[in-house]
Amino acid sequence: MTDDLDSVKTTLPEGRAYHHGSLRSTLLSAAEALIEERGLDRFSLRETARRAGVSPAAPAHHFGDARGLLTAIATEGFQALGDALEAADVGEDRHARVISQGRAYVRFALACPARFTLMWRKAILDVDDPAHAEAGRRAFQILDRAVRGEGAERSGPRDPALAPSIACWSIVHGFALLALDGAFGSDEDAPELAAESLLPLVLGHLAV
Amino acid sequence: MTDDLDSVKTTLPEGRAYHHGSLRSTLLSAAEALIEERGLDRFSLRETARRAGVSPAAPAHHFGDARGLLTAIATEGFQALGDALEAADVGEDRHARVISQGRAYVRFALACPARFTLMWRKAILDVDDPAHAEAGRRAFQILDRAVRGEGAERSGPRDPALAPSIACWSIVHGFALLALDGAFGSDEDAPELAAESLLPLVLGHLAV
DNA sequence: TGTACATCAGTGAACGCGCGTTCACTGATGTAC
DNA sequence: TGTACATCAGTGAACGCGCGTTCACTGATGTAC
Repeated sequence: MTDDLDSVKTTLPEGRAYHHGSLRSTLLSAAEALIEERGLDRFSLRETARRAGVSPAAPAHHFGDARGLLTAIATEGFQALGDALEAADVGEDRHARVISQGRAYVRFALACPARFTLMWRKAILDVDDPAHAEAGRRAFQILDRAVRGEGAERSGPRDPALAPSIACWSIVHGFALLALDGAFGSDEDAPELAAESLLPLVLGHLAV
Repeated sequence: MTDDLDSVKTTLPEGRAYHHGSLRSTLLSAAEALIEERGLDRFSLRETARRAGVSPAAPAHHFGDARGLLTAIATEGFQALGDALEAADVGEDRHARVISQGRAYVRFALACPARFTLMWRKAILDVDDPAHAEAGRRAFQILDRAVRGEGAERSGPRDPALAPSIACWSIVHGFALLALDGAFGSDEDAPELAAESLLPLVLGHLAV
């Protein structure tokens, strides 16, 4: 976390500390870098440990198993998404705020595609993890508040009153994934170009 | 394909034909069943061969490698999606036809979740396969024709004129994936319930 | 109609690989007294 | 302030696993003559 921890490390012959000091966050960073680089399907716990300069058994102390590490990344991802939506919650009226959040959503997805994809790959995550569930709930709520107003109550996951918020979430979610999947061109920067040129027009077809 | 082929098979001691006769389609079915059952992340070529009652080397004769088999499934998926959209292209006016296709899109995704997910998992597919690309193109075109009319020209993947069609595709694509990812409840039938109760309302927020 | 032969579609054993996790261990930390 | 000791956070070797693919092979097919 902080650099003060470094001063606590005991230096070994090879210049490495036995107790790492911030291995948890180092592993998270290494794993994120790994999946962005190789793709989610070629993630491996051993390679993550290798990149963190640590033995293959070390991650177990912090995350239990591979699923635990990936769930931690996804949770941080939802928290970051919530922060991004909150930061984008600006504009003169409700409509402007919603559009602004929608653009932030797509920008978030395109910035770290593998992390964004991971956040939705429930099969390899521990979906019962409470922190993970809460982070996802919060992110949706931020958009929902912009769409339906502060006072809106939420009764359940299929409450019909949520329809406008779900429409908004769906359209940006779908657009982001289509862009990442090469639907708007398969060049390196096609997703960004699509987000720039197409997304504003697409959001214009959203009636909220 | 047809049962006539069975009469051609030569029966071996164990009652099996040496030349299978329709191994290609048998492998495709076995693989689809496998991914629906186990999830895409636990697909394996060996297990597919095992289920088809054939040696692990046999699939190579039809698909080259694992990627080839998965690409074939995805291609068939896009063809089936195109057919489903075409069949749903009914209604009194343009708007009704678009809504009808949108519901068909979501229904298609929920019917075979793993296959639908595979269709978009470009990292494990051969995206340069021409049949695959063409099947995807055709499916989009069917929706695009309903949205923009028969005469609409398409110049490129980021043509601004495509915006209304992309808005429509995005919203149903996003909705389907959110439903499958448990955003509307994690019970077995939550996706279907959401598609029934929420999707019509959500589509009401689409201005096309 | 028969036959030689190239081609096709399978077999099954074997290869090497990287993986996640377990295990007994040890060095470092921090707390109770 | 010192010391004993429980706990924590690492090591690195080893485990067994299932995988995709390759290989030399063989049985079946179908075609040219």
